[in-house]
Amino acid sequence: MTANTINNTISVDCVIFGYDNGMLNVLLVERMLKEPQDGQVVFADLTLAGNHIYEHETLDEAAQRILFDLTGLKSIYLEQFKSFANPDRLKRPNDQLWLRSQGRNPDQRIITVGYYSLLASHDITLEWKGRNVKWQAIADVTDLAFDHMEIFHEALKALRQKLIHEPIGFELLPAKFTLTQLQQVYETILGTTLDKRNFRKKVAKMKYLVPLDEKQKGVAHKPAQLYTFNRDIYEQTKKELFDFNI
Amino acid sequence: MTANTINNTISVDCVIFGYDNGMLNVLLVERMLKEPQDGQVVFADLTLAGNHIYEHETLDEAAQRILFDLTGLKSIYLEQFKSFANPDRLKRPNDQLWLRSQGRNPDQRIITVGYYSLLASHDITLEWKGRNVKWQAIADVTDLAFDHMEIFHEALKALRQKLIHEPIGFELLPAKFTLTQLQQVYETILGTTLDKRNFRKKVAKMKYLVPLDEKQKGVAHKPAQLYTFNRDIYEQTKKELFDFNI
DNA sequence: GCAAAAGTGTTGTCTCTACACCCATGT
DNA sequence: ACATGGGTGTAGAGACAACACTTTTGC
Repeated sequence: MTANTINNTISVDCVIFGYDNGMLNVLLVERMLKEPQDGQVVFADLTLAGNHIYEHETLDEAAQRILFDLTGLKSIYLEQFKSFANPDRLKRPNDQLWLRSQGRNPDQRIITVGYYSLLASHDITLEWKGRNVKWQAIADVTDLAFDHMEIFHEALKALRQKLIHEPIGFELLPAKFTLTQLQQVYETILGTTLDKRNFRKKVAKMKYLVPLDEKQKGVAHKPAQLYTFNRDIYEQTKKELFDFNI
Repeated sequence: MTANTINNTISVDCVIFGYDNGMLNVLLVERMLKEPQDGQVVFADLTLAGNHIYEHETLDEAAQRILFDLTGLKSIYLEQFKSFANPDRLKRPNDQLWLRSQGRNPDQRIITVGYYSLLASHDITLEWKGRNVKWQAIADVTDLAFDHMEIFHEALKALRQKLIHEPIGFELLPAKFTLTQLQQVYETILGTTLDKRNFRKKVAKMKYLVPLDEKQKGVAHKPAQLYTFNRDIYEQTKKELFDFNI
């Protein structure tokens, strides 16, 4: 086991969420199997961004590496949410063909650790390990490879849960944003509509949301105040909750 | 790979919480290494209840199996909360000795999937795979083997988080319980004290907490009304929350 | 009758919801 | 001037925190 040995039983899959103009998207990677002789396409479909881990890596490091390869960004928001290891998770015919074509043992049981991640920016390389990469609206995510639909659904559930209890909406927005943009993030992810005045009263209590000396420019209406998220203030003022509300 | 093949890279560790009279306890398993010749004790310490999975098992099934082996109970409350795979998680000297003594490869990287579980009853076999098993108050849990301290701390964090947001306190109590017992569960786990009248007003809104035609008996004070938790009502009336409170 | 825990209401404060109009800018 | 989204306040309802005494049982 030397430094760059690949561990072939543990992988990490990243459900990378991006937000754009009222749409919540996920980053998907094309998987295309071609006949070795004539290059004819056997099938083409989509997967999450995932990879095996290296023997020297922690799980978090492996997830960060995958994100860095895709985005060129370090330190983006990342949460481990669940692991998946059903014995039949790689057993569908296309998945078996794919594994064989990659020189991998299709009978090897692989556990995958699911992470989700939030990206403020859509500036990503649209290629990864020679494969095409694209954003897809979450409503249009169907028929992913392997057990990636299940992983995706669990990630979305975990994201919604987290969004309700912790201020992570900012991660999906640029560094400077308006309160309306923030409200749209919440509305989009939670699938609700919120009252503008009540929403503003609520966020007014969040001291880590700081108004800048700057307004929107070039819009054909009253320019909005810009805000930013101050992580230091957040870390200092966050507290434990007690509600057991259900 | 036949039916009962063991997978030697994936394991499951269960942090089993039990509640008894104002104390939150965890079930720990003794690990004792003896010299093969003279039987002298090399070291003795404690671990969580964990085991490798079988190739045909899902992770949930493996966790249920471990719980069943320890308790004889099926369908007890169980949550997967996090996976652990640090490259050095089994590298401490005692852990290496132990793995070798068990005929296992101490360099094999093993990922473990953490589950926590809540037990109403303390009726458990106090033996498991020939090893002693005991309850230990959570305040006294120190120096567990492997990375089990980390797993334990993460489990406790996940349990507290869950307790605040979902009604799982009942799982730690017998089928029939008093409101004071329930309040004590919350106070113990969360490390707070709660006002009796306010607590009762709060739980009065929970329709799935149903009063029985039965009172405490044989107590040297006014006998308390007994309640039970009705899962059907809970499932029907639970709703999604929206607070994003922090 | 006494010890021990059960059970019960009110008040003030805070938070939530519902709701409609004027403002600043670009064209 | 008009279209567009930005920005603001109030009233009523419900939730929350703080607080003390009476009741029922076993001994």
